[in-house]
Amino acid sequence: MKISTKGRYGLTIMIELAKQYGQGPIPLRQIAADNNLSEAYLEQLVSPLRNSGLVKSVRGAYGGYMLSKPPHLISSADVIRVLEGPIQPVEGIENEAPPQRQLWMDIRDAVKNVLDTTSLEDLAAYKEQDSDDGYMFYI
Amino acid sequence: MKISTKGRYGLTIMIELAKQYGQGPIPLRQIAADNNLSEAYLEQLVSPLRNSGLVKSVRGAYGGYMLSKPPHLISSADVIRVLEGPIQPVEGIENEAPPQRQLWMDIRDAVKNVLDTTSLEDLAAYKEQDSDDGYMFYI
DNA sequence: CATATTTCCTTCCATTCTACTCGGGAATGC
DNA sequence: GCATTCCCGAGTAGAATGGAAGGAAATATG
Repeated sequence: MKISTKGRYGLTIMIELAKQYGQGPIPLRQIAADNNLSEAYLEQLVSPLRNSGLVKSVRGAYGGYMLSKPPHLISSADVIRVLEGPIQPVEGIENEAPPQRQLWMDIRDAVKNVLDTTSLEDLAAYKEQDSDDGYMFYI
Repeated sequence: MKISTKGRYGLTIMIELAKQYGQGPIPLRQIAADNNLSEAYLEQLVSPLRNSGLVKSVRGAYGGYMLSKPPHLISSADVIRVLEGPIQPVEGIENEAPPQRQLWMDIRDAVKNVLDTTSLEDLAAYKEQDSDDGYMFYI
């Protein structure tokens, strides 16, 4: 029940591009350095993002990547789907027995709802606020 | 973002035990046969369920496994947690940048909510009902 | 007591996935 | 021309997945 570094780092890339939306192409080198990640690895992640049309690229010196549309029009679900595949807690959900099938579909819908309603704009503009469970990481 | 066969088959075991709750110990052989699963593999899954106290075992002929408490007192979250570890979409959520951290916590809470509110009794007594999205497995 | 059944426990194994690294080619700005 | 940057494919160590196998210990039944 995990999202791998593909989805995590990929989202990090997209948030960085959202923060600098409208400022021309951003090189991966900068994103990698700012977030202390491997540039070569990020290259592999940005490739499907470009193929899916979420980002555009400019080659050569002073090139880089940029979002292909405004941050409020890209949801975190869009990003996760490209990098992690369809949002679903189990493979072959249609082969599961009805009780389990319903459970997996409920989970899928709950996750989908969160991801669908969180845009890159939300993530880029995020300001921390008071919360009771800020310290509760394991449940 | 997947639940592995550990959690899936483990839940299947628990649902079978819930269906036959109060009827004495149920051998794994029967559960494996009924669900067309490998008995040797189920053995490995039921072991942590026993260690965690969710099921009790009776050895020897006419032995088997049974729930240690009524099905309505065991949630699917209890089962998944034992077999898949803590319910969380990413490892080390506390090290994530605040925007992502909030997103992962929202997903975690959404999943937790579904799993917490679905008991083994619910799953064992499940009757299919009309639903609009019964055919929508990929989203 | 003998035997069949069933849990219990450890070890092993093939395959796949993860999280990268590496090398080189092709654009592009200066 | 040269540095920069995207683009693309291959390779790789380690972990996880999904089991199989073997044998020991407990128990009901005859």
